Amino acid sequence: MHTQLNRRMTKQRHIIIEELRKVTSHPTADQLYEMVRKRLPRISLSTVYRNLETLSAEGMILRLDVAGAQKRFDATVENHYHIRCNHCGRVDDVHMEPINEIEEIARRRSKYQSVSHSIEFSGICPDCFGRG
Amino acid sequence: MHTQLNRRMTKQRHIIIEELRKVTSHPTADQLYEMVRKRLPRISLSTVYRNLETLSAEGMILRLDVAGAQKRFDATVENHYHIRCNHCGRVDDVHMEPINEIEEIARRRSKYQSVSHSIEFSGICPDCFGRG
DNA sequence: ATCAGTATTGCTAAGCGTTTGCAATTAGAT
DNA sequence: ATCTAATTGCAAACGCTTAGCAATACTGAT
Ligand SMILES: [Mn+2]
Ligand SMILES: [Mn+2]
Ligand SMILES: [Zn+2]
Ligand SMILES: [Zn+2]
Repeated sequence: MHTQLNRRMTKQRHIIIEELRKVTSHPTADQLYEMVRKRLPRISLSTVYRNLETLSAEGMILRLDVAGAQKRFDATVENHYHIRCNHCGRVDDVHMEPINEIEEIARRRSKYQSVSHSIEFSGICPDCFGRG
Repeated sequence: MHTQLNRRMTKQRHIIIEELRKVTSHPTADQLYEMVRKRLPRISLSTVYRNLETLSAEGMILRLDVAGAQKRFDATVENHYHIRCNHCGRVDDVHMEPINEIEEIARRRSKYQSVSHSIEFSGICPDCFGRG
């Protein structure tokens, strides 16, 4: 049996999803707020936060918990890695197969159960090492 | 030529390092504050934060920027991975060799330079799946 | 041992990203 | 068209961390 969710498709929610799907830039909540605001000037930042939260909880979108930085959001829900620029902070996809073997190693070494992993790459993006 | 640092060894700084070295629990700033407070009741939380910041900047200790959670600190500065319990939040070491090969893969796929990586494992710790 | 100069402290207030409480609104089922 | 619970906008609160500042106390030089 499946828990009833009773979700409604408000215009706010609809446009938030739509705007997120337009970009590959992994925007933060407030960046997305500015994008959405162009089409819905009266939307509140809380509404953006709330929807990003519920949508990611449902698996409709992906929430990236970047270490020591703002959360970012991603319309691509397939499991993939990211790389962050140490200079300008932008986040890009890294197209490589997830290395799930390490989870088994970690499970044995740590005695933890249900081990999962996340990798965060960082470096200098092409734009930043061009301009110094 | 080496930049002059002019660091002083205050009793606060000394005891912060000492208390951090006593544990393997990767305490947060406020947890360490409570530990230090037993020996220096008049120390302020700011002082703990400031020292953890400067000590980690110097490489004396390690700052763990946990995704979506409080920063944690580690007296073991050698590069190693960590695993976090999804249930109680505790952080343990994972003793395995760093897999630096993935950085080269990420570099090629992403076009970023000076690529580094961090892995964060998560799961259920032995204490939690016992009582879970 | 004393001194001077500045790194560091404790206190407090501010910062930042995010969450929450609540009355008003509205989607969507009947 | 009516009803009701989900959702909204606004504002205020939140949790963690940083910053401003006058008072203190290391430390290298005298
Ligand atoms: Mn992505
Ligand atoms: Mn460790
Ligand atoms: Zn960049
Ligand atoms: Zn646990």
